Amino acid sequence: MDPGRKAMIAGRGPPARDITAPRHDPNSRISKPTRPSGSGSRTPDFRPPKNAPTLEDEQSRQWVSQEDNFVLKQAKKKADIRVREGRAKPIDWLAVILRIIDPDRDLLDDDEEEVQVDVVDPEGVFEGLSDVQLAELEIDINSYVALETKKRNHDYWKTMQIICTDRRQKLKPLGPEGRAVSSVASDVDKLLGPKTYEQLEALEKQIRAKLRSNEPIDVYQSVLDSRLDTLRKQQEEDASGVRAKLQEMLTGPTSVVEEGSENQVEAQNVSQLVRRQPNFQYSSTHDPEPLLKLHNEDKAVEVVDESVFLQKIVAERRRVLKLGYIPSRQPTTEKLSSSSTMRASGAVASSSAPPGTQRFSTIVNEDFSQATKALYEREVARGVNEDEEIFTGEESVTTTAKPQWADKYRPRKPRYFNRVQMGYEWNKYNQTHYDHDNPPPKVVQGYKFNIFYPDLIDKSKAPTFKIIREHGRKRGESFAPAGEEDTCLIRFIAGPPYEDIAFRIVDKEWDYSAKRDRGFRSSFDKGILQLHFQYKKAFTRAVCCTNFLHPCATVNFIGSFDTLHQAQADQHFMINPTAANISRNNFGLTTPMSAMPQSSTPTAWNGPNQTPLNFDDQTTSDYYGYSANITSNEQVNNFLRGMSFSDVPRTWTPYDPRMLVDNGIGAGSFEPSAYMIDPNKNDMQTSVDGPDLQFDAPENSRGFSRLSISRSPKMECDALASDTLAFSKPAPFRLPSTDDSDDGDRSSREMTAMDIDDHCADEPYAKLIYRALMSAPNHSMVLQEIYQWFRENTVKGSSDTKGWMNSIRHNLSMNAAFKKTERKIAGDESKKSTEWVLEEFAIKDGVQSTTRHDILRSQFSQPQGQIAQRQSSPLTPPSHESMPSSSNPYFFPKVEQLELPYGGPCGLEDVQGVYIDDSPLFTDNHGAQFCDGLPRF
DNA sequence: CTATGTAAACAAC
DNA sequence: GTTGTTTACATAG
Repeated sequence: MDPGRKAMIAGRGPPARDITAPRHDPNSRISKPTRPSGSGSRTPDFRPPKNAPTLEDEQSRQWVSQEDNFVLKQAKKKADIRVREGRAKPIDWLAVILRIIDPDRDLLDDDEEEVQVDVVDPEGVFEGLSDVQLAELEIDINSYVALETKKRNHDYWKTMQIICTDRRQKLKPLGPEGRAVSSVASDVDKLLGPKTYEQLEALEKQIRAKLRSNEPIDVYQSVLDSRLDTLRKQQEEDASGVRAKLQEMLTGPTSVVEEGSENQVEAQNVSQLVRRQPNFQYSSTHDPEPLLKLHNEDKAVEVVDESVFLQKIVAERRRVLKLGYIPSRQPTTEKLSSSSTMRASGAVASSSAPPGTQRFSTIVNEDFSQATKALYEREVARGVNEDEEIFTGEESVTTTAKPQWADKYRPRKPRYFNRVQMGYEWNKYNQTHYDHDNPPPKVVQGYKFNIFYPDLIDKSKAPTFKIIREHGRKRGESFAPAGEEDTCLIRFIAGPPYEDIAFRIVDKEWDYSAKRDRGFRSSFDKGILQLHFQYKKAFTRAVCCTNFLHPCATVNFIGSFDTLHQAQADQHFMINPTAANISRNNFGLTTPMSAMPQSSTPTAWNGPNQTPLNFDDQTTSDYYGYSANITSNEQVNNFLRGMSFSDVPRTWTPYDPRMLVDNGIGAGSFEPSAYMIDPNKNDMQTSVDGPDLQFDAPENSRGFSRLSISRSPKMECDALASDTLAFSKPAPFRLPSTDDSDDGDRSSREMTAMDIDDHCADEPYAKLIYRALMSAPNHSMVLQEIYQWFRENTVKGSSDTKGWMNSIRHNLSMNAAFKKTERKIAGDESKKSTEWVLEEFAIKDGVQSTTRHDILRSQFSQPQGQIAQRQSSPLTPPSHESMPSSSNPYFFPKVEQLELPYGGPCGLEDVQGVYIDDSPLFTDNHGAQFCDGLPRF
């Protein structure tokens, strides 16, 4: 309930401030430094309530009616959805029918596609309902009566009420008096009985007026009639189509059954109907497969006695005769919306059947499982594309016990038709070693699972699947040796009568983006579970080739570690086996690295202490020297901004762009990101022992301008080096921390086909905004551009609700990483645009969380007198006590930040791995690893 | 408790 | 109506 209404009920005005809630404190407000004080800041609202008491009642009424209206709208929408999904209850049909026949419904309101219903007579809905169902329906109708405000609709529901009561009366056995009560009469009694004479008189006037008017007495009759007419015609056409087809099949193209004869057949006279069937000679060709063997799918089908079956047919026929058209199989048992089934199977038929007979299957084959079967066949007929193969990697499922329902339904495996998509990966390595005539081995790029559950008992419950990783491996971790891929099991769980089914697939990060070409799909429709996904493409973001480097040097990578976080998936170093000493530690990676050798024999990367290979072992000269490739899925440009090399005499020289190649797909748009070393020059000025090393970047390499190398005096502190540094704990996948380590399935994350989107949507707003801004020129965007980026690149942004926009604004406001700047639009000085730009520190180091109320609390609860530790906040760039705004955790002066005293007693708490600035990024924990002094070249 | 998401009030435009 | 700021609260771990 909305707060307004709640308050109204409680006898108050609009929501008042909760006195138990934290109070406004103008002094404690968090604000960002860039904003002029005063503007935009709020003062507590001490104004008297806006509403004069006289207005209150009127407003209350409005709230109530608005809420009721909302409830009503929602109810109607839900009804629509249920009808469309084949889960409709009788009340839903009534609601949907009303929507269709309501001549002045709000067309603008119909944002959703109109439900295709072929039942247009609300009375038909009541057909065949039991007393219990009717009772339920009555309750539902009553709530509509209560909610509906429009007169006409209200009347409709009133009428339905009466019909419903009438039906129930009729179902009841005759009372002891043996007198059949005319329920309508009693309704009339009820209606008129309590009225006074005056009221009756008024009513009479109304009725007379109504009779005099030209308006049809039954407002719906005309609409109904026209729809019925269309429907009947259509069904007649269908029927004659079927008849023609049958004739052709059975006796050739001569007419046997006379026109119209069927119409005279009385419903009860089934035997007559049977007799009228044309005679024909049986031939085995008519029945090539006598169904002696039950189809797997049919084994659980209900067994019906012949007489019962005939009775059912008679009842059905009666109903058809009464209604004048063939009702769809709603509303009770067959849950599937037959119209959609019919359309779907019709489409199947149309591909092969001669024109005019398309409807054949639609009428004869209304059966759900038939339709699903047809879809299965269509899927099979569709075959595989050039880059696809049929995938049957079915694994035995380790089922603990027989399912509980095993005695009720015969357990069976679902049928499936799966494809695996294969393709070439034109990464640097493959580009070097293969060409299009002589391509590299194909790798798995994605899968298309189509699993068929035509006879699912509970059709309203979509099957689910889960990913099972074995041997305690977690998401993002890799146990596979170099050059091989990890696999996992994907297990589909549906419920009775289906057993689980599992397949072994490659375990890489999925690309959930609903972008046109990536084709992510997860749906359950018409009994078919479809799960189509591709893996994220690996982009080689940085290829650092350092020829002429001493073989034992340690290479430190400098980059945006936050970006690294986002670079999830299979981050690994593909390193030349000769590059033995790439310091893993300093990169803060926890993912196992693997080596990608140039030669055909993979060599595992054993970490920094691996013995370097001798250069003489090199057989090719392609990568003579050291190289390190870092692959990531993300197209983040300044993923890696540099490398540093310890313990070798060196000169930094601009990196040779020819050595840097890849963006993973062969296009050469790669930004230079490292320098190489010329060992022949020994420049002591840049000796590694110098405290901080900074240099100016060449103009053409914008990533370099922020490159810095230095030694950290503080990094020896274990606590800092391990946990407090954001980048020291990269999450290989941005996965929910739900831990799916475990051999079995218990803790594996389970997903329904529906909640996948959520699952992949868990990258925080702050990081997404960061990515958005990073992708923009000048790291700057206006709000609308950010929105657009979200729409194009995130699941959040594809949501219909506006909440995500709110959250974006919230994040922009709250996060010190984002700075609002006013920019004049060229040409029109009067117009300004507000742009959001990334702060320098954020560009380098990424962003952290948004809302940090704890900051304030901890700050103000500091014991007085004591020198308070500065607040640790990922958002808080280091601030200084002496700074004028040290009370403001978001405030930090840009100039001073370069001179922060890291040596101080509490100097490092502030950085929290975020504000790294030009201060020490790495320490060389592993010490020097010289072999014998000089490089062997 | 932390990190994050979400809703919403409110001001300013 | 949009944009920006802030508060409050929810939720998962």
